Amino acid sequence: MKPSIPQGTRDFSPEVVRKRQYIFDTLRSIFELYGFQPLETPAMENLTTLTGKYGEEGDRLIFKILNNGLHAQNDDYKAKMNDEWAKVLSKPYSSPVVTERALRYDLTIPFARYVVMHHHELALPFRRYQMQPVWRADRPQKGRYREFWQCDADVVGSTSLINEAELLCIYSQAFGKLGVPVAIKVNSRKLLQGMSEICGHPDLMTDITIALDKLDKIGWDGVAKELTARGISEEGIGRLKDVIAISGSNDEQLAALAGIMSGSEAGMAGIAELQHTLSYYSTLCSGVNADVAVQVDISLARGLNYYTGVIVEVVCTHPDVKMGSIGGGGRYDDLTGLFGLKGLSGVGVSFGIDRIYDVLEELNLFPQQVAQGADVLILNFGGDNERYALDVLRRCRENGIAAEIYPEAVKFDKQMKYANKRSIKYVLLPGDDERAAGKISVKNFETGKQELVDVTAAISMLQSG
RNA sequence: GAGGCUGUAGCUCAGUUGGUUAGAGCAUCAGAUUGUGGUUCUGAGGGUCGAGGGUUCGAAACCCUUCAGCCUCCCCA
Repeated sequence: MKPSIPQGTRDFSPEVVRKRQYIFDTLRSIFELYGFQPLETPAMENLTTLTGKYGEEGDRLIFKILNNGLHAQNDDYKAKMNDEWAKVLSKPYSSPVVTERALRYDLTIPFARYVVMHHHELALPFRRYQMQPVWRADRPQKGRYREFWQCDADVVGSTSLINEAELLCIYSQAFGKLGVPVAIKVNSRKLLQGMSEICGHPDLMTDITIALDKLDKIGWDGVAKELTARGISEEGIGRLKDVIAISGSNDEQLAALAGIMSGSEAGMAGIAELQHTLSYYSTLCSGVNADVAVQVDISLARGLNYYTGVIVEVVCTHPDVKMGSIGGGGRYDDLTGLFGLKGLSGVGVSFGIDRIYDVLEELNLFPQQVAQGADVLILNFGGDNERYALDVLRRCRENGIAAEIYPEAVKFDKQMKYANKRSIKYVLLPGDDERAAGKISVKNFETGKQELVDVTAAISMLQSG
């Protein structure tokens, strides 16, 4: 049998795991710095927790888990099962008899579920970060997997725009630390609502935003075509075009928008919340990473319909990198209302770490030492020398030196080749002569130089690098 | 959900209008080299040509079916 792994999943080899760990560690340190607390939730949730939260397309993409105990049942049960399968294949795409559980689809809904279940013991506002894999039965493509990791930071139980500003600050600091040149684009869902009002279709905000979101990809002509297809009037499209044409600094854009939006309550509220957010941000973030640009972008839409306030998206601005967004988020009023706890507002951001990895790789931004493992290999000469080698090995580890021994006393060049392949920095040779003298030969594998020294001296040498 | 491309050694791929026993590089193992790695050189092992059916004197190649993977659109991270 030929070994394989499921479509859209990946093995992570040692070097890759180390590099990914570097990203996780960087993000974690920043989340902690901003007072966020770690949270983990199960890989599987009850199916009813997830269905209906991501739209009809989303329901289709949820990985369902077959109930246990499907075998060893009587004939009546089997007949019933046959009927229930039909439900799985048609619209709700599920039946509790066949599937009651499903794999986590994102981190936000499980977080909302957690908050509702634990709100009596939580100190609100609750700030949490979460870095775990999620699963989608999507069709894999480049940079798109069926199992991928999300890193989210959310605040629930506060409507202050300070939270928005802090999350923007986390973005700029995180990408600053990773060395990725980015633009942070912000918009407000309320502003989008205002736009749909002034073009005469307040009920078609979703259609307008979906079309508008493609501005980068298909240009204004393409967007106009799609708007027409979605039932927007000629006049409405004309007004939208005027809005889109607004340019300049954030202040200039918002001022110009205020002129156009004066008739829309929602629009004016959106402008105000962006102004306040940016103002908090400039205070919080000045000096931290001031050169990361936060830009108001009126065409920014973002798919998920549960966003209600400020929305944000991060893109890499390096000219050589062609990559979609590497992070995004926004405010969602009443997310926990879905689970019966009304009136809790949340705001959060997400890091697309698989894509961030690709960007770091492409721009060669991983620090050199990240991918390396053990520094020292002790060769095995067998017999009494093996004991001597183990003794040296123990002393290395006691002194904090990452070391390993070649466990077989095989031919010399084989052990050397192993060291070479593993990119080991130092090889220790505990042979007859060394043991007799109570010393050890230390070979630097980068320079090829070798010297015979006392074990103690060798250890302090290795400790200093 | 719609469309396109590709399946040949562990990996990356050649393989001519259909024609003897299907090749190369890398990797592996052995040797040159029993205390010195990266570079060489020599040799060896390794294949149901994705699967099933069809056309043909003859199929890795052509046709059909099917499975798998990759990519684009949709949507998303």
